[in-house]
Amino acid sequence: MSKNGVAQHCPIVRGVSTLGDTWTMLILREAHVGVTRFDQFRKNLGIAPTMLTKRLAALTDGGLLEKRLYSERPPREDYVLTPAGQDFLPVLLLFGAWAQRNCDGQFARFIDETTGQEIEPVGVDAVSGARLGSRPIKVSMEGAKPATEGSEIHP
Amino acid sequence: MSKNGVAQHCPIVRGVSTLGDTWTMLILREAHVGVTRFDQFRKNLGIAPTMLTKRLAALTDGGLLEKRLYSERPPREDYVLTPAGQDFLPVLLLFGAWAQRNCDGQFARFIDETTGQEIEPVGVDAVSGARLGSRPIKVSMEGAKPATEGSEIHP
DNA sequence: GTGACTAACTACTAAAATGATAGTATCTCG
DNA sequence: CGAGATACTATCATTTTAGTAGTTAGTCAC
Repeated sequence: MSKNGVAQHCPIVRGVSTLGDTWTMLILREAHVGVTRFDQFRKNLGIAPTMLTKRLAALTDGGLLEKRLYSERPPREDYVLTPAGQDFLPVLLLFGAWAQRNCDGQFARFIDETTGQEIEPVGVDAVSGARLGSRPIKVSMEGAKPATEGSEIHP
Repeated sequence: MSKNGVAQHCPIVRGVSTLGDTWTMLILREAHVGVTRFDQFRKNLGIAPTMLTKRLAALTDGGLLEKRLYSERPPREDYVLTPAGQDFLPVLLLFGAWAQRNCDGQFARFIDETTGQEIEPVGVDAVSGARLGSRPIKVSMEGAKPATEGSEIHP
């Protein structure tokens, strides 16, 4: 897919190209919910084993999952989230929050187990504290080629 | 793809199933950067026109983009983000932030045009203010079938 | 009016990804 | 020994995607 100069250095493009695939994200969701085994992923998702093998391998390569020997006799391996994989949770939750706001239907809610209250996942800028989308943003390539000035994102 | 009882009511599943496709997300990125026209999407992304037509139609149907007549003579239409489409920006920014943290390479940065400072997109719970991922979360289906108790997400 | 040009698509075909199903390998347990 | 568990691999039909060319509808320069 990826052609030549498609915003070569944009982190969004990179992130989406790496993980922006339906099965990949659904697998990561399962992993966050505690699934670790091949057959459990397969049954929960109804995914073909060939696909699952391929996606798990990609996620393992990509450093989001790690194989772990969970039984010596018989030797069996499963898949656990690495820190990079855990770091993907906020993206999944924002995806869910978007659907809750913008799709029709009856949805489950996210509950904070510490407080028992419903959660409302939102994106903010950790530096200013401002809600993402409330201010204009520039995507800037500083340091590298000075020619490449960035695109702008206007809310 | 989508089978039967695959966490039928999980908003993450719904969101990912609806928009969790590489081209779809890249198109939305372009739209946020200001692209509105067919040929501009096509050239920027290097996407085949057939694919682009299909994805734009899906996004238009899904209520993320809207066709707009931008010229009467000759009659020409382009695509602009609806509020639901704009609401997807935080997801894209978190995707980018994930890649900045977890992928190798030189990346562009996000700059707040108001302050000139670099942005650090993160996910938080708007209710408690806690960083997403810092506390255990439960996905709960309340109100509907009482049998369906939710999965848990442990940080 | 004719020919060059723009812009949004559609048509067609080849290549690649996906889905469904069955089967293999290895080990345990009764 | 035979049945069951579990993590896959093999195979092939179907679907999706990619690449390229062409169509339609109009403007504009002459």
